[in-house]
Amino acid sequence: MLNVLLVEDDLDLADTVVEYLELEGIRCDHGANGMAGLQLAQEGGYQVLLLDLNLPRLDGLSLCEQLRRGGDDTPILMLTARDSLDDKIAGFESGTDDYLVKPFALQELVVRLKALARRRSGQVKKLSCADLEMNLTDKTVSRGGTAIKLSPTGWRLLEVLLRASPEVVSRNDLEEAVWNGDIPDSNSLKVHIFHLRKAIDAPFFSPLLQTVAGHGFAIREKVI
Amino acid sequence: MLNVLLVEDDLDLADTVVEYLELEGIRCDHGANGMAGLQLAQEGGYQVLLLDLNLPRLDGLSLCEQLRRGGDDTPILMLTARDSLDDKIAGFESGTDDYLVKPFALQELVVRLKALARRRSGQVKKLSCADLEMNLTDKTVSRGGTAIKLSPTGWRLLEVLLRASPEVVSRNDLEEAVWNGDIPDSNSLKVHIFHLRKAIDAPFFSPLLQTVAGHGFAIREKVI
DNA sequence: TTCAGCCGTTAACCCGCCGTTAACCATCCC
DNA sequence: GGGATGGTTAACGGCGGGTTAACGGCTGAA
Repeated sequence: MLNVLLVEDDLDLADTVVEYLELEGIRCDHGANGMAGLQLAQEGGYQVLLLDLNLPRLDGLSLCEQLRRGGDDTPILMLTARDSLDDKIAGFESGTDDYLVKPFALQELVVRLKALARRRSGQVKKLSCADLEMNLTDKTVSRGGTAIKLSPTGWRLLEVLLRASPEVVSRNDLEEAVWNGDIPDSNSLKVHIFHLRKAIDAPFFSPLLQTVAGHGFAIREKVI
Repeated sequence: MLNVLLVEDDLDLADTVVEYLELEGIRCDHGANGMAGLQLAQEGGYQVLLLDLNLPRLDGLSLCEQLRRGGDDTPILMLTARDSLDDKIAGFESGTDDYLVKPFALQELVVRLKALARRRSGQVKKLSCADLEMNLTDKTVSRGGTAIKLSPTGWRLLEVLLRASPEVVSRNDLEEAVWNGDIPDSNSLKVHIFHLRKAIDAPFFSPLLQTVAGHGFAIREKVI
């Protein structure tokens, strides 16, 4: 059951939205101004926040920024009457995940809202599989707490595999992705796979980098 | 590795987009008009299509409709200069999955595009018959929960049979499909059928891989 | 500028699995 | 009995995938 918070001072609009969402099976709480919204949002439990850009007492952007500073990464959909690109960019910088310009179709709101809920936290800053973690912001890799050193190519290889995880990536797709179409004409890939294995698997118990014969490679916990 | 198609007649914009997407690790082909776009899209292999609404020779909406009529359900993100609600709704009816109004932030494009790709890849493609399951995305086969290991040829054979299930596939069709017309001149097929039986049937109660004398083979539950 | 160390590419080699092949076996029907 | 159809088995050669080592270029520090 989807559970969202709408912060909106136009009570007519708010009522309409709440009603429509309930019809769609989405629970929707409502805060009528920025301060109330902040309080509700901080109590947590919402999968998505719908914020009006122009709010009394604390506007949508500031509310968004404040939440993000507090470490809250709940997806935020901003509702706005303005349509300028500037607003959009300012929104992205404040940590907004999506936009909807008033007047909007309720149908469209639901679609975007569900997409956000599904996507969860928006831009991923970390990739992981089991106890293996790749931190994209500070460029570190670790497994079970111990740091792992990778060469640039090893890093790219692991990144592609982790983004696809637990799906299999074909040799060809791997090469395309790692070398950007400028693929060396040799067995470079298998050598790098070998080195990557030595780095992330050899020192540990369970191997994560699997060979799927005839298909490619995958990073995932053993499927028994 | 994300692989998308951009259909856009404004070459400057197209260049900018393609370049930006490549930076984000997204492969992006480009078609400059509707007909070219249709052709490229039909060749397939794209996870998302980015269509301009106003295109020479075949506009975005018609292109979208045509693809949907042909059974193609690749997610489509429509790029449009117009911003009226009517257009959006017309778009949703033609089978569009998301919208972006020009001018847009490239950053925003990437976010929406990834959301679409993820929504799609969330649907796991599976083939099955009774308790036998073939997972096409993570390339695994299992029966009643226990994993089954197949050789590449065994995999192709099973895939062909499952796609046809419960119909019978002739030996000739099987050979054509498995070896792509380059059929070995021996009894290879029956040996592979034998191995496949040992893998998917032998350890279990009811045999699924049946011989239909004089006609070929079929995967199905026993018809008595 | 030079040197050292790292990294990526390449080639060579090894191993085990997989596919092909042929030969043999079982069953059915003429 | 013999041919036709389908199942089983084993041998062997090749290839995919793994491992190793050498070489050469780049980079950063002295």
